[in-house]
Amino acid sequence: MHAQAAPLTLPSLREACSQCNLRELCLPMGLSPAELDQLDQLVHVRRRVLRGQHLYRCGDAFESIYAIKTGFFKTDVLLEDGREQVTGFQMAGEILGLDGISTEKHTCNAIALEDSEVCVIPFAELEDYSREIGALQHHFHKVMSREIVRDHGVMMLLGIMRAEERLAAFLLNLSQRFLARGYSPTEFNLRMTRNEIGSYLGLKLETVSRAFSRFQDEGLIKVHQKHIQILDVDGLKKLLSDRRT
Amino acid sequence: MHAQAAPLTLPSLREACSQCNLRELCLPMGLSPAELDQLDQLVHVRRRVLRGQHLYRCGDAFESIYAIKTGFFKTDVLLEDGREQVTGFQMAGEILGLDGISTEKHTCNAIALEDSEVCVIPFAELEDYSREIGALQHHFHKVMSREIVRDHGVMMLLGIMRAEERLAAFLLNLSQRFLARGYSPTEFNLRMTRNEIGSYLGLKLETVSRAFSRFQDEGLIKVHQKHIQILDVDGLKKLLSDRRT
DNA sequence: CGCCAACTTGATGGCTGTCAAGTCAGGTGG
DNA sequence: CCACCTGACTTGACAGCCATCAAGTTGGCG
Repeated sequence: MHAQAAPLTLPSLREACSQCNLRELCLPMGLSPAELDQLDQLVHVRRRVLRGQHLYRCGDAFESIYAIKTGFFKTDVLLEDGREQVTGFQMAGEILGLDGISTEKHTCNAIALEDSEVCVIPFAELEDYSREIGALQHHFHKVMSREIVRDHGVMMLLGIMRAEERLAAFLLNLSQRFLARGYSPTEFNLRMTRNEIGSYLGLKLETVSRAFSRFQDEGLIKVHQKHIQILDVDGLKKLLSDRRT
Repeated sequence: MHAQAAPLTLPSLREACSQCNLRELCLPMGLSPAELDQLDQLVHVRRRVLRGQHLYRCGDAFESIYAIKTGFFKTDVLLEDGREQVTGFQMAGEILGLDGISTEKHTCNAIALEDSEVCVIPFAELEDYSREIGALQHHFHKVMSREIVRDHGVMMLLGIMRAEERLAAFLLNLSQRFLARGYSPTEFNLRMTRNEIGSYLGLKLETVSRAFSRFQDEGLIKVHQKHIQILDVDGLKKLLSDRRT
């Protein structure tokens, strides 16, 4: 039994999907106004998760998926010996919990990296609605497929890229996702530690730190602790395509 | 324009899902007899793919997913510089093409490693049937989720395991999948080259070869070219849990 | 029989991990 | 308000695992 904030219905703070400014990134994407009203019936519980708390844990029964309303998460898998593989970082508008569908138990941990709020989407009900709303069904399939494609990208990172390429790809990916959410793509604060970045990229924290320093020396970025400023986007992109042979 | 075997309807060879001995591994799993009859309406085209041929290529328009009836495939992504990341090996009963849903274009290549046959499942129709048959919808979601979970496993391989651990995990995974299909879990032929194994595991072919030799020296397996015999399953498993700290 | 791709094995080198020391920033308590 | 403490980060020195390069072997196929 582990401490978790109990799910809370928040009628006063209620913000329907139809009003949500993330709806173009999240599950409601592409739905008609009438369909959006239906979706509002489905998503009626939100849950706060404070920094450091688990949204769910490996082994927990799977009942819902979660749409991030505000905040930032990581998902990870732990080995018996305590080592951690971070499988992803998720931000507002993205969906968490898809891993649990297959076995009806979650197969990874989801941990808030800052105080966050998620929309709880009971999965059985989502399937019910999906059978009625073709657009919702199709969009949900796209969300799952996108996760598979994203995972393939991570495999490429881990399988064939060198340390600096991995970090450049990581920064460019973050940059793009901040841009899509209306934030600056060139200046942002990292929510995760060097250790977590390293775990995601298959590197040790010292290697991450060294690569950051090297990028800074080369004038590609400015880095001060968690604050990142990208000075030369094209330079970073070049790191990905320029491979010495 | 690339050479591909044209999709063929094979009424003479027709084997309905309801009759298929793979149905407990594949999409029809858990359907009632009546629902199986419906599914038979959906899956009415099969396609032969000879060894070395592509089932689909990166960039191809996405229209269908594919259930492997016989044979063996790999999926990969190529970098501009020609380097390859193998993202998976697929065998009978497994589903190919899920990557294409998200962008309506395939994002990887699927290549037969031996002469194979697949059932073509038009995706739009699958979604239609899924809205009618709840069990089909749910099982399809499980299949996609399983792929996500599998990918997380590969990330762990690539992110935190050493060469010999990766290869041990790879062999045990193959062994398990052969067992599930009624083949010997301890003796089988690899369908892929050392180079392809290496690409999947983030290693060079020489490292794969050396690890095989080492396993043989230690009495864990017998290996002769593509023929593998597992002599000590527990020994291989121990390689995964025993991590020097 | 000869060719070629796949594979094995050895020698060497480099990238990244490991170990260690020191700096920095934020939070707490006196 | 400041000293202290702790976790996060940076940087250096060294080592090890795996990549690279190279040579030779095997097996399949025309």
